[in-house]
Amino acid sequence: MKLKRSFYLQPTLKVAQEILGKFLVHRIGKRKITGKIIETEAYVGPKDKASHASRGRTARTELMFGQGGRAYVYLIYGMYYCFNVVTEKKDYPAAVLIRAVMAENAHSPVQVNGPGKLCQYFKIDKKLNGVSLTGNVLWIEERGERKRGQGQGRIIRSKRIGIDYAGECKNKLWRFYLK
DNA sequence: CAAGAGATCATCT
DNA sequence: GATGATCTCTTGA
Repeated sequence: MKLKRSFYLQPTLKVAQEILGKFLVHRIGKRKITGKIIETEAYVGPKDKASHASRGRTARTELMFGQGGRAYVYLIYGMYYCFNVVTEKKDYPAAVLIRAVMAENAHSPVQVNGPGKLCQYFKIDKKLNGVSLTGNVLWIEERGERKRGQGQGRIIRSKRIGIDYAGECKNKLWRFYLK
């Protein structure tokens, strides 16, 4: 069950929480790489100093200003890629950073910690920047494993990470993860 | 176990 | 020319 575009047009903080427990899928030819999303961070609005979009609209951040439902991939510290999901409507800069997943290719699940490792595992690179998540290469899907009550109670809120330069904004509880 | 430095480049000033 | 939405390894207590 691939998520539809309308899912990504919801408020970013809601998307960041609801996306937990869903599965990220990257198709490469016949092979599929999948993993359960267990940690996210929200980057919302032009006033969020932690967001790339806070310094205005540029060639790089243009994607964040677009309509939700696309991938925003960029290189950080010269070595690692970060994978974001663009959310909300056109002209409002917002995105959800995927920080960690449970990989299920191995027999026993392996935790993939952090955006850098995540992108290595999923073979995500610059070429996927701007790819639509409603296409057939990279998408997020839901599986029938939500029984009842759905894991809302297992979601932990926390401060965001690695953004000390963002001043006041760094104290916002915009990071979400599953226990 | 906690803390710190290095690797390395696209993007912005 | 400076710097960051990171990770891993090394150092020191």
